[in-house]
Amino acid sequence: MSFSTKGEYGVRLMVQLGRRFGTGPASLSDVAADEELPRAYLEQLVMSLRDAGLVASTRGAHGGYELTRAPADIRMSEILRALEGPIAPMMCATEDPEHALTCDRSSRCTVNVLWVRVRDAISGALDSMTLADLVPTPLFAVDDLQGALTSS
Amino acid sequence: MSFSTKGEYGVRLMVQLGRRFGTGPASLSDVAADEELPRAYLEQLVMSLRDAGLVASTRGAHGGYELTRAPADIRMSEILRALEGPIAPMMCATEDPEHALTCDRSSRCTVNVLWVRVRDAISGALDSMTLADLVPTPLFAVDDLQGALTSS
DNA sequence: TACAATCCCGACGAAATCACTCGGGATTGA
DNA sequence: TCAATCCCGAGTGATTTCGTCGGGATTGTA
Repeated sequence: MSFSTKGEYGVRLMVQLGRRFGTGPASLSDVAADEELPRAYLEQLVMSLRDAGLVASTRGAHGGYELTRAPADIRMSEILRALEGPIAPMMCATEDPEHALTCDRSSRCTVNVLWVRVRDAISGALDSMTLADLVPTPLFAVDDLQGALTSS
Repeated sequence: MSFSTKGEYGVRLMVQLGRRFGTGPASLSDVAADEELPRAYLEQLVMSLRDAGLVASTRGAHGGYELTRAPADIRMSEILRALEGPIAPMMCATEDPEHALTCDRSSRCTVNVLWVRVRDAISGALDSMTLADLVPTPLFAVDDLQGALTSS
């Protein structure tokens, strides 16, 4: 019962893009170096994130990837669904209505409710957090501090 | 992000034992037949359940397995932990303090909190259900109905 | 125009894991 | 004695994971 490295690496990639949000595209090489992850593998993962519309790419020299939305507007559930597919602790309890594989035992199956509850618990937890919750606040973000003080 | 068949089959096995609770040991062959699962594979799973103290075995002819506690006293979290090991959506967020692998990045790792939240969501969902919630109530359980009526 | 940096993409492969099977031993009731 | 059962370790084919590799397309810069 665990997420794969796709989920882990992909989230870390997104956190890096979150830190760089607003500063133009960041190259995969930079991100990979910062996170000490294999660049070639990140390439695969970032495709899914791009296809899901979470990041935008710029080709050519000085190109790279950047978030399409502010970190606070990106739920962790979106990220993990893009990376790992629909949340489903069991095939018979997938979020994806299309692939809702109705097992032949469904009529007398009493176990389904368990997996559905687990699924909802997971997606609830992921829905309740945004990328901003994971992006470390820079130590000397005076503007941010000011904003936080005046708003509180 | 999914449980393996160990979890699925093991839970179904436990539900079967739940139905038979109080009627003496049930053989694995019977359970396997009822659930249409490979008996030899169930043998492996039931070992974990036995080692966790959730079922007791009786050897020899007319032997088999039975629950050591009433279904209502067995949390689904116990069952799944016995079958699948400690709940940990990521190695760095395992319940098991022993294997709490402190990754070398832990100091600057901001992602850990996400996995911990997911883990707690899962174990909360599993804690909130007991085996009794999954054992189908027999159609003509007059005694149970009576009990339900008088208690409400 | 060359060139380097970057994204894009498909194919390949080693290693791990999964989902079992197999064979046989030990224990017990009839 | 015999059949039914639990006990247990070893083996195995298929699948998935976790990458690597090679090369193409696109773009800024000298």
